Amino acid sequence: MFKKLDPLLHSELRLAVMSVLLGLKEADFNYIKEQTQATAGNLSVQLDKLAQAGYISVEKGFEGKRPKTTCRITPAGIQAFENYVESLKDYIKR
Amino acid sequence: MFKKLDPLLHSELRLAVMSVLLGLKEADFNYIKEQTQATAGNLSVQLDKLAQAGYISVEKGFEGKRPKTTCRITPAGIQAFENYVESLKDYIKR
DNA sequence: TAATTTGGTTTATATTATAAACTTATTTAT
DNA sequence: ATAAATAAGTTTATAATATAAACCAAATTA
Repeated sequence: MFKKLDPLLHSELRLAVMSVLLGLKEADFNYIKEQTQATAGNLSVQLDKLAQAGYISVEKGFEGKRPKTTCRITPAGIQAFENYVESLKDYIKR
Repeated sequence: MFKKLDPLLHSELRLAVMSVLLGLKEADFNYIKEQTQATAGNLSVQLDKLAQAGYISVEKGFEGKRPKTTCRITPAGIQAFENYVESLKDYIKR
């Protein structure tokens, strides 16, 4: 009846992160932070979890002398997101 | 950008409960338990939270000699559910 | 009358989410 | 030159949540 919701995606911030990344080829830490209105600490933790799950890739580099963290959604991430949305329909369809 | 998701509804079990109740005039504890595949303890706790929030009403009565808990969604609950679904669209629309 | 079932509630634990505090390096101002 | 402020995150501590296990009372069945 009700499909299980992927707990990694059923989180307000992580879902917002995935939503931001879906629309884009890549996005850096601060852009995601602005779009999601997250605190840096919270975002850092949640990006780690998404990366651990293989839903995003995180690349740490530099822009000039400043560190720059760039994130991309992976094919597995896209698939997981689609599954999540599909599962959600059980809950919200009328 | 991303609307805040009502934390009372952004919970797998509570959302499933609301989803069940939306389709029905009323439902008793065990029916909801079956539909959602929840344990009794978990369901009891989550029904309390929904009732505290005024999203459902819970009526404890008897059927014959056996206790029977009947739940109904309230107008506030319907409104909250609709708001939640509307907010979700920010996150899942492509 | 002892064991089992029904219909739950309460309590304890594990997991999560989140913010606050901290770190390291870079600019900017004095 | 050096002190203060800013940038870009990470780590750690705390609060909130979800969940199952343990429990309880009444009714039914063996």
